[in-house]
Amino acid sequence: MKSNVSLSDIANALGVSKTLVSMVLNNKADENGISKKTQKRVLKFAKEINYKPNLMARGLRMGVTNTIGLVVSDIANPFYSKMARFIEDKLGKVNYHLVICSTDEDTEKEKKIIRLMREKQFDGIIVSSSQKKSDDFKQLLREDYPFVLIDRKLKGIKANFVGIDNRESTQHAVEHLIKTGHKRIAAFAVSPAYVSSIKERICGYQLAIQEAGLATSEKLLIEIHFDQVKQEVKKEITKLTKSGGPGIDAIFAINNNIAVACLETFHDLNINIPKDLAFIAFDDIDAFKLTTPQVTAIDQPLDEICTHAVNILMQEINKPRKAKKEVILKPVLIERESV
Amino acid sequence: MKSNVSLSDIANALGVSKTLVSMVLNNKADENGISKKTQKRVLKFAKEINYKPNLMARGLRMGVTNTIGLVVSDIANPFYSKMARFIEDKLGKVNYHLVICSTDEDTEKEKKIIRLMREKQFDGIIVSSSQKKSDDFKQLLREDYPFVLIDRKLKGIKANFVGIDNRESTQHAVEHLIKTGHKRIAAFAVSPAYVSSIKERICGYQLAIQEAGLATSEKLLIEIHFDQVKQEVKKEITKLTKSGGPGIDAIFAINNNIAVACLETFHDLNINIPKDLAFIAFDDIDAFKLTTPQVTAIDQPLDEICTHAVNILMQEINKPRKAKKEVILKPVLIERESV
DNA sequence: TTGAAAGCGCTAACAC
DNA sequence: GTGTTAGCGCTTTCAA
Repeated sequence: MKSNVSLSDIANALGVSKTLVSMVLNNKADENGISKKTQKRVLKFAKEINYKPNLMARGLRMGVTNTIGLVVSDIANPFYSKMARFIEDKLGKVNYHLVICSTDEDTEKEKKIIRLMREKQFDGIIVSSSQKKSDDFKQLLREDYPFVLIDRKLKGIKANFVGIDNRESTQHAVEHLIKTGHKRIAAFAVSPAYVSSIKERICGYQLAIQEAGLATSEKLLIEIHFDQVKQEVKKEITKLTKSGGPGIDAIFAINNNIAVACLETFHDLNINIPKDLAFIAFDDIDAFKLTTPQVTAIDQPLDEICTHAVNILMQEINKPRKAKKEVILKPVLIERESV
Repeated sequence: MKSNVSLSDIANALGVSKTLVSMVLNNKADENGISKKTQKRVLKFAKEINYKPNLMARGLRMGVTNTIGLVVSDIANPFYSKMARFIEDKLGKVNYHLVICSTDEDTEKEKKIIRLMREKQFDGIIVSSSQKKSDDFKQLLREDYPFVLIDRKLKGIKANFVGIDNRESTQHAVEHLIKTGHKRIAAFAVSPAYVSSIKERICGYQLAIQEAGLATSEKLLIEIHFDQVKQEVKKEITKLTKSGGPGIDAIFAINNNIAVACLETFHDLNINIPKDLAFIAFDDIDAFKLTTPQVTAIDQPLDEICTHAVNILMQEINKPRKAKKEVILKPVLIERESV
């Protein structure tokens, strides 16, 4: 790669100082009383030789990179890619770049990624964490490093967080199932089940069942392993629906991955929704409007979540405050045809 | 943010030089004959005070950022978010970060993004360009700046490119429609229609029609505006299918956005696929396995595309060569139930 | 075995 | 109006 022209190239060629050139190029010429003539000369020459400031050098000098990191489990998941897009847009407006990294729910990988982002001097990070313990983030807190947790809360730490009320919205969805006459409702959860969002949703499911006085059964709460969603879901649904099995009349899918696997299985097994089984999914994705029947789902306010996350992060970057913010938004149940 | 410990902090505290510390921390101690004892001392202390190298400073010094840019029209589009994931993974293995930016097909925005990536000293970029002209990329070529074009080819420029044979695969898909007895096949294209992938697909559609000796009609080739896909698709399908209208027996959707809009419209208008209309989509997305019927679609080898793109880019970065590479892959038609 | 010094490209404090 | 100098944190000769 051809080496670029630098400030001093311009300064030397024009017989002025780097300082002057820097001022002109950063629109600080007037306030420093640089003559219009000199300004013109500099500007013209800079354009001629196609000068591009080295933002890394500026960053080193000023201690900023104008880069934010986003850490999620999988950017190919539409839930996160939509978020990424919202965040990218909001950050773009304040001239920040976004680096996205996927962790595959691997806590070690996540730790490594965050360490790297710190070392690269990212100005802040937004993370949907898979960590079991909050130690790493406590360390960030101690270092006054700006970050905000989204989607998944961490225990035992007072940090910025933006997310939704998972328990209540799940409870509401399952109650909807109960109100429409369903009594044997299976829930498909996912590992790692220790992450707050999943845990809260499971809790919401159990609460709804209990409060309705329905029979609870461990057989109806199934945990699917993150790695092999498709196979396991199919196996479990087969087990649940075969004659002589536990017998169910509805399924609640804990996230969009699980829901997609359920829908594929319904197709494979010729299960008719909502006749054979009612179905509700957490997370609304485009595909749910395309299926027959369309899927009733809980829709998270992604745009709002991202707006809050970015705003909080920017505040944190500009004037760090000790007090941390926690924003809990309410998702809505979109009733379609699967119940 | 608390200022971090630097090399000289360690050096001062230990009464050694920055050079030595740098060597130890970069595993160059042995080849420079630093005593094991000193090495231990440095390592231990660095860990104690939680030293993190400032990669921006290192980058400035060494002229690299270990960052690659990915420029696409919309990262929320599953086609691109899947690509992003593949690229992220491949880059991660060689210790590079990925910055993703969406252009919304806005040529000016794209120019700005690329300029910024250059200024931030990204080591290279991968771009699916919306440009009409190749001037900006010619400039990059002149500067020996490493980049590879994906998905969309640019005219009049000899640059690295990785993509698929859009014309042939479209032709093949439309022939499939013809072979299965369809005679009045509408194609839904999208603006900007000047991008190579779209242009080639339109060409493939027209070729297939002509070679089969079918009647061509301008009314059957519809261009949907990028901004308002949903409304326009619905309007056009309504027009096309109403009694007294042109009458069609199949639809070819030129990308996944258009296809999704078509499917929603089929649902709204109660159009039965494949009884009323056969349907094929370009780009295979997860949702196409969830619909009833499942959608026959052209599947691009995303993983392969990304592997090539990253490999070429890495070669370019490590030892720039004048000769540029062009890789054209073949997608496959996945026959499902919509034809 | 180790260290001093230069310099990557930029900005900011302080002269003149 | 303009220039000098210092320094961000790091690596890399070259010298001792």
